[in-house]
Amino acid sequence: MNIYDIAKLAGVSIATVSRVVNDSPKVSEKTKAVVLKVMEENNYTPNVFARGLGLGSMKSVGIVCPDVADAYMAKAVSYLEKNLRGYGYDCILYCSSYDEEDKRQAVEMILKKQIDALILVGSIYANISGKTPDYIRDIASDIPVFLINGYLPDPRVNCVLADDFQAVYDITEELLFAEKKRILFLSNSQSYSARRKLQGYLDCLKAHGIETDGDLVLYSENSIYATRDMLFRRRNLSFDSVIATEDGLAIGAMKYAAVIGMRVPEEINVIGYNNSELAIGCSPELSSVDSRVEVLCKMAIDSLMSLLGGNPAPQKQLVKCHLVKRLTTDF
Amino acid sequence: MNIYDIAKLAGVSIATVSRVVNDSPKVSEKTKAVVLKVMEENNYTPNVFARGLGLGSMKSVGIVCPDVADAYMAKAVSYLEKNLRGYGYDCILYCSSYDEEDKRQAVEMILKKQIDALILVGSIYANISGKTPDYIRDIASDIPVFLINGYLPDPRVNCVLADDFQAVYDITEELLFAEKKRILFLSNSQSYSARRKLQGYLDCLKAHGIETDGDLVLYSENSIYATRDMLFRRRNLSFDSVIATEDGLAIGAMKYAAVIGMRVPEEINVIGYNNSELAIGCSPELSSVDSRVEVLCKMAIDSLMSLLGGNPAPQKQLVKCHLVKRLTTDF
DNA sequence: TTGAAAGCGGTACCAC
DNA sequence: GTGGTACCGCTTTCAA
Repeated sequence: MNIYDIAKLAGVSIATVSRVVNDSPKVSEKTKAVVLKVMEENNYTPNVFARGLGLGSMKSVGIVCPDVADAYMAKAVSYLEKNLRGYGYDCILYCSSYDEEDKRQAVEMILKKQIDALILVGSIYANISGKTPDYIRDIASDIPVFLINGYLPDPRVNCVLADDFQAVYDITEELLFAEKKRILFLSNSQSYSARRKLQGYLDCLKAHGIETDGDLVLYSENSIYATRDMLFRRRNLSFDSVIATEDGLAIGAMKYAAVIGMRVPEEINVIGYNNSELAIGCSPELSSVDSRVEVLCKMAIDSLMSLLGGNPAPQKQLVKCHLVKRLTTDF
Repeated sequence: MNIYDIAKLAGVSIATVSRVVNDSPKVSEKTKAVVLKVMEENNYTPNVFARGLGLGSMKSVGIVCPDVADAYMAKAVSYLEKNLRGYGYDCILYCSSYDEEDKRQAVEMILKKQIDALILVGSIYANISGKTPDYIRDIASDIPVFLINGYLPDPRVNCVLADDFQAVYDITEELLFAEKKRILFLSNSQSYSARRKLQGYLDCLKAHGIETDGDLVLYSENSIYATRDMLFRRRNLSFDSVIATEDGLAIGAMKYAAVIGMRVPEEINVIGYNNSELAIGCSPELSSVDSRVEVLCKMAIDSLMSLLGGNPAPQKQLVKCHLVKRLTTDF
């Protein structure tokens, strides 16, 4: 059942049917009603490909993230999908993995799908160089590109990010006020976000005239056991508090504390990041920074819709984080 | 830059260009090389819409799940996406929510996108009636439909599911052997999977001649705090072990135990489901059933590719679960 | 307000 | 092997 069939049955031309489908104002109410009725009766759905061909768009946006199995990204994708659909946009999902070359490929692949916009989830797309990767720059000159929780200098890539620097700065300061002398900083990546967090830690120590001990900045993959074991391998390292860039890392640290018989929070304070379900599943429950993904995603969608509507939108937006305190920072 | 431009530059017809693009065998190596070179130089990409129009397919599969923010579904979607892409298929994602009407709408919407196949993630699509919903039946007569971890009787809907019945039956039996007298069954839904789990529990008790106490079958949303609080509201209920259909519920039970001062596993044993990160984040670490999502997804993809290749595939496939024992069942 | 017809960018059948 | 051409189903301009 195509537009010709409907036109024939309704006794009008395909142009008129098209107008009705697209809700054009210049169709008389009468003919509109007739066409609508015929469409209804025959359960007609316009062919999306033909539509795409004519319009040059299928109303879809590409979402690329390293891995949806990660809770943070899953939350972001969930929110984005739900709301984009509300605006009539489909979501094509690509999980790119964390590998540099795979990331480039994913973006290049998805670009070929004639998406109306691209949303990159995760600051991993802002690599260590601080420069905008060429593959992102290329696509940004064609369609709106958004980066969720990352910063890329190119003005055409719209960035929405959490103020991770300030969040960690504040936490560090709070620990210092609580007389903590050796704060361990646990991170799992070199992403933009992770680097900002580290900077917050370093700057705060500096501001308080405290010399940074390089041993207190450690990396591990975001896995509870891996983190615990990594710490155990360095068990001669002493620390009285932990700031982790992911809840998984923080809990790994708590497991380690349990292994060596240190009590949390009495002897070691721990702070995680993302305020995931993990943070309330453990005991004692973990204080964790709420990085407010939904807010970031909402801002991105608002800006995107503004852009697609032909209006300007803020290019770089910063959102304040919020530390949710629980028992691991009970001091 | 379209196929006409390439044809002109290469000095051939569009038919030949099309053949090269589609890797047809009947093109001489020489002309093929010329065309390929021109395409390369101009960075030519065939228009997906035109291609879709001609072929009636854009090589995409629809993935519908209630909510990707859920760890189980996120894992499934992640696996499906990665592997479908390996076969050259795009994924269009729809999060339908758990609402019956929303589910129907999501499926109807996605059908219009001319997807080549539909994958439903989560046994929530197999509703309590046990019958195949009409909207699923309709689409199943057009394209391959897969249900991950659910059972629908219609032979055209391909089901891949975990043997949740047996898993819970076995666990229940094990608890009985450990002299547990009052096993609490905690569930969060009426999905097919949840019903099979309950059946495993009930049948096992029956097989051992134990009368079921209706009070010991409880429902709660899959949230740690909600579950804890629900149990606290019924704190006069006594039980010595818990089987939960989700890790979140299980941990809620552990939190409750902590509140009322019961020790796990000494006084209460707890078993969760899905073997998520939550299970190792808590302490003591939670024994949990590995429902083997990846295996289910792999089987679905294998069958799907078989079907799309014109070959038959098994319609209903059952996968054995595996209980991962940790400290909460240390008896 | 309506219709005719020219694209949109491919695929694939049919000749040669 | 290669080229010509009739679709695929819709949008949109131009006339009427």
